[in-house]
This record gives sequence, C-alpha cells and structure tokens, in this order.
Amino acid sequence: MANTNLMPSADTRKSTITDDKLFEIIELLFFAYRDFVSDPDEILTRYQFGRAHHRVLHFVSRNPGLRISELLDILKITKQSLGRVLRQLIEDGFVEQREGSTDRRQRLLFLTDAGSDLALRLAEPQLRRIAGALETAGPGNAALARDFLYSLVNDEEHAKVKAIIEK
Amino acid sequence: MANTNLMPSADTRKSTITDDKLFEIIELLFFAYRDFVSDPDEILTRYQFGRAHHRVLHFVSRNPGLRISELLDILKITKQSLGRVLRQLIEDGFVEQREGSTDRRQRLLFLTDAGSDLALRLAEPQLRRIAGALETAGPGNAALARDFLYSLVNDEEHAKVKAIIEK
DNA sequence: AAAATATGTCAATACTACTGACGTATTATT
DNA sequence: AATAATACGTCAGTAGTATTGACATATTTT
Repeated sequence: MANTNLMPSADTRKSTITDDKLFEIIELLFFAYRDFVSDPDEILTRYQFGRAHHRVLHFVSRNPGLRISELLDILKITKQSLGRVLRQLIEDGFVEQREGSTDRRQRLLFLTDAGSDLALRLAEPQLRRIAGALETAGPGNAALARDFLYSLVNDEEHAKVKAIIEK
Repeated sequence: MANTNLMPSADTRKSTITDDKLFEIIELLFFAYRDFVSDPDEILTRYQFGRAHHRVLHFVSRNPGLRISELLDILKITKQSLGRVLRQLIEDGFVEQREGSTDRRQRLLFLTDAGSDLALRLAEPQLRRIAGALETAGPGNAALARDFLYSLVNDEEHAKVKAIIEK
C-alpha cells in the first residue's frame, strides 16, 4: 500500500487555503481542547468524576428535564456508558430523576442544588477562557468563532445542535 | 454549599459578551470536537488503534525525528501511557525509532512508509472538514479561527505551540 | 392484543490514563 | 575517575470511559 492517493494535493482541491494552514488548525484544535478541558478535569478528580460526568451535569444544567434518550443522542455514547455515570451522579446527590408527566416511561433529568453548584464551578473556568479568547480576537468575532465551530459539526446534526445551543 | 458565588454575573465581569453566547461556544466546542474526531476514530478501529495512536502518528508525521520527551510534553500524558501506544505502533510497523546522532540516549521517532500512509488517511477527512468550514465561514477567516483557537491554549504553552504548528 | 417506545441491566472486553517506583544507558559536571 | 543529571523503559496496581449484544420491564401506541 505505497501511495493510495487518498489526499489530493492542494491544487486539485478547490480551496484557496494551503494544507499547511489547515494542519495548523487541526493541531490548534487539539491544543485548545486539551487545555479547555484541563480546568474542569482538575475539579472533577476531587469527586472521583470524569469528563462524562461533566457533560451530563452541563447538558442537564442547560436543559432541565432532559430525557435519557436525548442525552444519549447528544453525547453519542451507549446506554451502558451513560448508565454508570448517571447512577454515580444520582447516588452522590447531584442529579435527580422524575417521571414524565405525560409519558410515565420517561425519566426526566434535573440537577439538585449541589448539582447546579458543581455545574457552575465547572463552567466558570471555561467561560473565563472563552471570554478571554474572544477579547483577544477582538469584538464581533464571537459570531465568527461560533459559525466556524458550527460548520465543523456534521451536517446532519446541524438542526439538533442549533436547537440545543440556542436557549 | 448553597451558593458559593464562584461565577460573577455578566455585568461584574468586564465583557461585552453575554454568558449565553459563551455557553453556545462551550457547547459548540464539544459538538465540533466530537464530530471532528469521529472520522479518524472509525478508521482507527480497523487497526485496533485509538485516538492516542492517531496523535502519535500525527505529530511524528509533522515532526520527523521527534523525541520521546517532546512528544510527552505535547500530549501531556505520562511515559507509561505513551509507552504502550508507541510499542504497538512500532510492533505493527508504523513507527521507527533511531538513536540520536549526537546524543545516543535519545530515541528519535520516524514514520515508516505504512505509517505515513496511515497518517495521511487519518488527516484527510479532518483537512476536508476544516477546509469546508473555512469556506462556509468565508475567506480570510482562517486567520481569525486560528487566532481564536490559539487564544484558548494556556498562556504558558503559547511559545511551544507556536513553534510546533508553524512548519 | 400486539407492536413500539423509554429505560434499565447483565457480562465481557478494550482503550486511555494515572501514580509511584525502579532500572539502564548515556552524557555532563565536578 | 567519580558523581550527577538526563533520556528512556518498564513494573504493578488502579480507574474512567467506552464498546457490543442480549435480555428485561413498564408504558404507550396502534
């Protein structure tokens, strides 16, 4: 399998941007994400929690009454993976489940007061980091950053993502 | 621990951007990264590899002759974690180690032809995704996206990251 | 009554990561 | 030449996240 020619050279791809510039952004996405999650990670270890717990706390915090199936679709993990994480959060008193009022099969998710507090403490360094980055990049660039990130998301997820982030 | 007041409200933080807009970007970073790594992940499973293998292939591909210690500093993982991943990549013929010419303690890392091929195949969907996002966002925004991501990186890492991405 | 939905749970497995310690080869310092 | 520092490898033990595939229950829809 010498050269399968899976990557056309820059001039055969209709793009004005060089591959070197694209590689820069690939690497910056790695570095940015690495540091972006490092602050919450540090807090989470004190609770014996990991990133999965953070994600649940975040999305339930932003969407009280979220259903299990919706959370699974957001996180793109399996029921089993979510199950253990959710059980720990409930046992430790950060998350509550309530029966759906119209559909009693549903287990709607809510944060307790302790859960809300923790979610805020986890969000705080990330909010600070992003606010700082947007100030460095200059005002008015929040929309550009948002549009760029949004375009990175799979097309078929766009509608769902839009519905989730716009509160 | 009712309200520890760890998050000042928007008006006490000197920022023109509302928290809601910042939360949008927090969530978009999650969704963008989730989908950004999904294509390579799918390829990697065929080799029984994971994301850590991808990262090694990527950074060695971009920096032939990289030292173990440099790679550890980039990935921010421990020697032990890197050790197993590297051993698998070497056993499977994707990575080679060579003694440093001036310092024989060093194990300089290089990709084999198979390793280069795999690195390219893994990079290809990510290059495409980013090129597409930058075209959607409009030309000239590559620099803005790059600056925004760069600002998200820890300040004390800026010099190192700059040196790595600018090839 | 049957089918579909929402959720929970089991066992087995694997990837990534950690801490802490110890060992070896090589180079730099005194 | 002896000592210290560096670069790397490796051991054991543990933990968090994730998977597949199967099976079970309660509830709602058809």
